[in-house]
Amino acid sequence: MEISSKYSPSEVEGKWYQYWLDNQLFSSKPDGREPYTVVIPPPNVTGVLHMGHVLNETIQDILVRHARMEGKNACWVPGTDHASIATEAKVVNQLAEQGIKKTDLSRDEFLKHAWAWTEEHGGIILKQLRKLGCSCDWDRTAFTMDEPRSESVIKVFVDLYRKGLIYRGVRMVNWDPKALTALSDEEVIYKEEHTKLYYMKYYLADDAPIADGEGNVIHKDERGYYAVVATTRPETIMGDVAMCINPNDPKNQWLKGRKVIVPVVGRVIPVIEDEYVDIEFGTGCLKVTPAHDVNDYMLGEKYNLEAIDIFNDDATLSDRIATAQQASLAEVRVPDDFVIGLEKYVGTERFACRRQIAEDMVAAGLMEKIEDYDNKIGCSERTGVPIEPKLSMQWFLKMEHLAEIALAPVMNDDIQFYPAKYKNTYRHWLENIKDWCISRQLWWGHRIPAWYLPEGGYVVAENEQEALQLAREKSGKADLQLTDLRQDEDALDTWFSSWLWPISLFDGIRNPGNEEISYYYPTADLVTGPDIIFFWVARMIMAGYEYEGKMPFKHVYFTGIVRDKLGRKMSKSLGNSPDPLDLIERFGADGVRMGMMLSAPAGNDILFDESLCEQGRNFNNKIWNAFRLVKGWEVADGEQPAAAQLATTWFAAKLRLAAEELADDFSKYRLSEALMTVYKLFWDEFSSWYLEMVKPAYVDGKPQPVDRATYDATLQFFEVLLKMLHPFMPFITEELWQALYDRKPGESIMRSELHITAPTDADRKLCADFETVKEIVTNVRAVRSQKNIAPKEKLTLEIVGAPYNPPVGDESTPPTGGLRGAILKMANLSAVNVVTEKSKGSASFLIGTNEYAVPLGDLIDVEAERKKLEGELQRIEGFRTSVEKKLQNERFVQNAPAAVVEMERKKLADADQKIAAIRENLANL
RNA sequence: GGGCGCUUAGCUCAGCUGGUUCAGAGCAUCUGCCUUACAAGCAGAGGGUCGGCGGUUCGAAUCCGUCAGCGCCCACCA
Repeated sequence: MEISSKYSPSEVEGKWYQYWLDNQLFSSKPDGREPYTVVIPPPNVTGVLHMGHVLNETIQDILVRHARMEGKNACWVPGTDHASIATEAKVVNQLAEQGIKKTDLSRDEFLKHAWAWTEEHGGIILKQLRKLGCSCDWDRTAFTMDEPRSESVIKVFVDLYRKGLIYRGVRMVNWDPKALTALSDEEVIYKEEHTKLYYMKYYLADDAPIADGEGNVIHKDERGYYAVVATTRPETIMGDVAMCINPNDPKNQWLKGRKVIVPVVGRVIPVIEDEYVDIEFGTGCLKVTPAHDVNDYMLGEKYNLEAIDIFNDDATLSDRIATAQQASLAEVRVPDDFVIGLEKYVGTERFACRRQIAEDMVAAGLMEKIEDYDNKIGCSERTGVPIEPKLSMQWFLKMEHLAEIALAPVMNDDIQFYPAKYKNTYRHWLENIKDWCISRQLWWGHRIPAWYLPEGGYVVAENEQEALQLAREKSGKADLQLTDLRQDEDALDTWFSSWLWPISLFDGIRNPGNEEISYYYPTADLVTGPDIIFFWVARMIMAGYEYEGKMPFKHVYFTGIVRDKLGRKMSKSLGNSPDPLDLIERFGADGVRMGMMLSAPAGNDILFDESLCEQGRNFNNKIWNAFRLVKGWEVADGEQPAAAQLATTWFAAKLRLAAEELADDFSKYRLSEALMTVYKLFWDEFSSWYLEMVKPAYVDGKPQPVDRATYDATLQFFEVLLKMLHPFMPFITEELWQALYDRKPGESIMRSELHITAPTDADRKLCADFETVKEIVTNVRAVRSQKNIAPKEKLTLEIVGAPYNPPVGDESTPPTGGLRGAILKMANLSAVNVVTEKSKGSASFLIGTNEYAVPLGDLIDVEAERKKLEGELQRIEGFRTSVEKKLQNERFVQNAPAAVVEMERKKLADADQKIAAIRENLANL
C-alpha cells in the first residue's frame, strides 16, 4: 500500500479522539493506584477558545498524559465558570438589542434569559478543547452554578457567617457605575491617564483679621481672601463638607480655625487640620468629600463629618445636590457671585458635569488655574469604566484568619510555585490583605442566603425552611410565614464559588470525607496565569486549608501571557490573535500544541508566531516519514551488519540517557525543554544517525532486506520514541503506535506505560565514543563539501600515527567492529586504515589529539590546505599561550584545586601535541 | 513611591551553589544537493568583548556594587 509522503492530521485526529472517548480512556475512578489530579481553571461558560487557553490547556494535557503513562491514575476534571458580571453584562446587552431593559424584568424572568443564553453558548469552549486533544474526564464536567457547586457555595457562606467571618455593613466600596455593582479591590485596575488639575478658589467666609505670620501664602483678589484647593474632580465640590490642611504647613497657618465657602455650591465649611495632608502636593489644601473618596471617608469618620452622596448609581448627578445647596444657603448667606444654581447639573453624567462646572467656574472667576496632570484612575476590570468610590451596604468576608493559614504553606514550599518568584507577590498580598467584599448587585450568580425579617434584622440559612425556622426563633413569632421574609437581592462574587473548585468538584463540601475527595484531593498541579494569583490561587489555598485542612494542590505552574511576535498582547481590537481552530485546521492539533510549547518556558511571556506551528507540522511530517521508511522494509533472516549492531547498542543507550534527561525536565516543569529533548532525539539521533546507519543498502537498484534483529530493535525504539512524544503530540503518536504492531481493540498508547531503566556508566561511555564517530563522519562530509566531491563517491580515511585513543581502535586492533563499520557507512568510505604517515595530497583534520586524513590525490589544493593549517596553527598557539600564562601564575597553581591545575597541564600537553602535528603537516605539503 | 524580575548569536531562549558539557540550543541566514523515508527534506558553513562601568577572586556570563534600558506587581497623594 502506498502511504502518502505527507502526514494529514485532519484525517486522523477526529478518529482517534472518538476512539479515546468510545473506550473511556480519559475516565478515572478511585482505585489502588497513585492519583494524579488536575482541575481545569474553569473558562467562562460563554467564552470561546483563545490562544491563552491553548497554552494553558496544552500544558495541562501534557502533564496529565505524562502522569497517566507513568502508571498514575490521572484525572483531569473539566468545567466552566458562570462568570457573574461578564455573563450578566452579555445577557443585558443581548436583551437591549431586543429592546428589553433589565429593569423591566423580574429577577426570575431575567434568570430565565440568562440560563437560555448559557445553554446556547455554554460549553462551546469545552467542545473546542476536544479539538486540541485534551484528555479531560468529560463525565465529570462541572459548572460553578450547577447544583452540587451551588449548594457548596451556600453551605460555605453559612458556615463562615456562623464562624463570625462574614459580616454586613456600610463601607466605602468600588462601585462600577456601568454594571451597577460593587467590586472587590482586586477587580479594580489602574490606568494612567492625562487629566487636569483644577485649582479652585475657596473664599474666607468671615471678616476676621488675617494672621499674617512668617511663611504664610495668602491669596487675595477684589472679592476678598481665599484659599486654593487643587483637585482632579471639581464636580465633587458639591459633596464638600470641610477643607483640610496639615497643621504643620507654614503656608496655610492663616487658615487655621477659619471657615471657607465652597465655590459654586455656596456651602460654608470649616477648615480642619490633619497630618494626613501632604504639604508638598498642590497648595496643601485638601477638600474633603467623604462620600466620594476613600481617604476623605476616613477623614469624615475621624472628624464626624456628614457624607453627601452627589451621584445616582449610574454616576449621573443626583438631585440631592440641589436640595443640599438650598438647605445650606438658607443657613448662611454668601455673596451671590460665589454661587451657581446646582439644578442645572442634576442628571448630567459625571464627566460632562466636570467639564461644565470647570467652564462655569472659569467664567465666574472662581478658578485660579488649570494644569495638565498625569493621574492613575481605577477602572472596572470588566466594564472598563472608572470606578466610583461609593458608600453602600455590602457583605464582607474577614480575611485575617484565612490569610494566616494560607501564607506558611507557600513560603515553606509545601505548595511549590513555578516560577518561585511569585512567592514574593503572594506574601505581599496576604500580608496587606483587606476584607473581601463578596456581594454583587447582580442577579446572575449565587444569591446571598440571608433573609430579612419584617421588623428588621436578618437570618442566614442554607434554605428557606431553615431561614423561616430561624426567623421565628429570632422574632419570637411562631406564626411568621415565608412570605413575610425577604431574601437579600444580591449575588455572590464569582470567585466565592471558584475558590472552592478543587473541593466542590469532588463534593467535599456537601459530603466531607467521601471516597472521591479522599482519593483525588489534594490535586497535583494547578496550571494558571499569574494574573489571577489573588483572585483565585490564593483563595483556593485559603479554602483548601479551611475546609479540607490540606493544600488544594502541590504545585502551581504559572504560565506567561501569549503575545504576538512583536511582543504585543493578543487582543481583539488589534486583530493580532489567530483563531486556534483555524490554526488546528491548517497545522493539525499536534502541530499547534508543539508550536505553542516550543517557546513556553514557565512564567515567561510567549511570543507566539505561526511559523512555530509550521515547525510543529514539519516535525509531524518527519515522524511520519521515518515511519514510512521503517514499515517499508522487507525483513529477512540474516546476520546483523556491524554498523547496525553498533547502532542498536548505541541507540538503546542513547534512549536511556534521554529518558533520564526527560524525567529531569519534567520534574522541574521545564516542558519546552523536555519537548526540545525529544525533538532532537527523534530528528537528529534517531533519524539522521540511527536510521541512516541501519538503513539497508541498495544493490542493483533494489533495496536489500533488513535483518530481523535490526528490524525488531528499530520497531522497539520507535515505540519508545512515540511514547516519549505522546504527551506533546497525542494524535500522530496514537496513529503510528496503532500501526506499529497489531493492537487489541481498545488499546491505546495513552494507557501504555513508559519505563526505561537508568543509564549505566557503559551507556555514557558508549554515547561519548559515538560522539567521536559523529565528529569523524562530519569532518569527512565537510571535506566532501569543500572539495565538491559527490556523496556517492567512495573515499578512504587514514588514521595517522600511533598510538591513538579508542574508540576507533588501537594499535593492535585497527578500527574494528561497529564503530568502524559505522564510520565506513556514514561517511561512505571504502576503507579506514591506520597509517604511520598519511598519504601525500590529503585533507586532514584533528579530533582531540588524533589526526585523520582523507587522501584526495590530485583533488587536493595545496595552497588552500596550507592556509587552513596555518590558521589552525595560529589559533592553537594562541590558546597554548593563554594556558601557559595561567600555569606560570604562581597564585593560580597554589590556590586552584589540583584537578583544575591538572586539567590546565593536560590542555598544554595536548596543545603541544597538536602544534607538532600541524607543523609536520605543513612541512609535508 | 515601594517591591520583584529581565538584558547572552538576526529572533526566541538554556546556561544550577564561580574552573572541559562555557560561550550553547532551536529557528532564521549562507553554500551545495530534486541521493529511491521525508525539498514540510538532506549535507555542510558562518554568526556573540554574555547591556555599560567598577569591585571581589589565582580565575567572573556566573558573586557584589553602580548606571542605563525594558517588563511585571503592589500603593489612598487629592
